[in-house]
Amino acid sequence: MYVRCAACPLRVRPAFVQKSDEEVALIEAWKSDHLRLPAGAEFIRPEQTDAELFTLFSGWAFRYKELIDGRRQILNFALPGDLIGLQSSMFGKSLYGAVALTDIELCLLPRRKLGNLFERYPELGYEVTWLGARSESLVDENLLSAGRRGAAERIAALVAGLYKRAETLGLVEDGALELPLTQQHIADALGLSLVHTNKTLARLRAQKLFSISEGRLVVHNLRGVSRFAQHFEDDLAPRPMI
Amino acid sequence: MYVRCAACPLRVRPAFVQKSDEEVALIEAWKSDHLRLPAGAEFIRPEQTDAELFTLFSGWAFRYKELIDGRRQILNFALPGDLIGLQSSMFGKSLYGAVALTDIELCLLPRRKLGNLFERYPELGYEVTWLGARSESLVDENLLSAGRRGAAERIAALVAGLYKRAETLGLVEDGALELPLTQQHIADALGLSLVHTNKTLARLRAQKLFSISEGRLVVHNLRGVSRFAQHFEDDLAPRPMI
DNA sequence: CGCACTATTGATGTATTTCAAGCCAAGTGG
DNA sequence: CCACTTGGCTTGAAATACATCAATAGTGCG
Repeated sequence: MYVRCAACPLRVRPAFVQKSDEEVALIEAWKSDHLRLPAGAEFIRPEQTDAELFTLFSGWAFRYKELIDGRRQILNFALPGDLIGLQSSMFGKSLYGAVALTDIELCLLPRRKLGNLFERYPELGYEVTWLGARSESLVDENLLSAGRRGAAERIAALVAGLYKRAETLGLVEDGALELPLTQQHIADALGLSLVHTNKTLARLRAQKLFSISEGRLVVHNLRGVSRFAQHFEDDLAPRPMI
Repeated sequence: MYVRCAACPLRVRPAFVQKSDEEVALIEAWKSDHLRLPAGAEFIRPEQTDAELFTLFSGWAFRYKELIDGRRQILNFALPGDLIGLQSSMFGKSLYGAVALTDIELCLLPRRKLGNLFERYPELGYEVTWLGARSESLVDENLLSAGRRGAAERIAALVAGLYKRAETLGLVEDGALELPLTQQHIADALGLSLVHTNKTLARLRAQKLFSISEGRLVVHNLRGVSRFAQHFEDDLAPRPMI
């Protein structure tokens, strides 16, 4: 069940910069494995010294940090095409963990080849940097939420952001998408308690801008959600995929 | 008053990877200007399409985002040696603003040469990526604070983080350093109100772990601060400087 | 059946915001 | 030199958003 980059069904989507056969071959040479992990699997652990670099091929995942007393903060969610583990690869020690939300497939990009890659294929190095910068932009936005938005606005901003990203990837059908998040995940991503998240979700559901239930997100009025959340950033696309 | 990289007093500090004359010459070729800006100057504006890439040479600065109704979130503080503007340079549009906290000096690294740089000097490209990853790690930590730490813990975590960074740079003398932040900046960085920040600072001052007053931060007990804040990350050093 | 996980709801407590006011030092224009 | 403003810091009181505690219910699963 190995997926060859030359036959990758993901990279041909319009969300991504289309690459020449030559470039794809370079990436394929870098890719050393194609992993399948079950939901819940932690593929980067905090403090891990040999964490690898991955491209999420299918499914959802998240990065998180936690305090020693157990409080957990989800830093950002990753969707197919996202690069995970760049910090960990470069620093030689991971400052965060990464966990699969669904069953996932990962393309393994051995970090020991990362330096070499920059040497040999600078264009790819540039794209790695681009993806790293994009990852930071997601965290920036989440920090704005946690720091300055109220609970309902935070949830709306999360919905708007995820919806826009899913749409770019073609995961939206009839204004709806699979959302493999429990309310606990939402709470952990937004810096809220589980109970307050639940109550705020109920209130938002009553407003009919969107609703989350049974693992699905239905957005009835994206404009309304965006306005309420003051979330106006479009997803960055087309973007490189490695 | 142009500062040549070959004579750069900053890069020779132990915080930074020491470079060969050849490498320094490459950076010097990239650097196109040396700017001096007064405190308060905004050198990257949100939405700006032609923002440049900078290395902060002297002084302090910060990146921020804001909501249209005026609520502002400081994303991270930048100290000498930090790279600012990588996202903006790569995306062709800035998703944040950057402002000088003190009078500052900036090394201007023209972004139009960035792609070329990766081609010609992959080692430098790698270091740019490294610095981008480090920048994300700072935001990650701030998100953990805003999402999961209480007000006093947030302030302590900010103090611990800034102190450790300043120490790495040799800015600490007798446990104290110049801290050019108003309480409003601290509030904006931590997602707190000004009033609550002020009261929490007073309470922390009474605990004598550290104190902030008259533009100086004095840390009496770094261990105690770190333990209270549950902040255990050391500053990443030595690190590249470009 | 019992267990684990998720969603839900009410009651209560607390952290934080907002409002309002005053103080001090530094700068500015008369 | 004074009146006046401005920015930063401080404090008390009231309001509110959010957290915590506690209990229930549905679902899938061994």
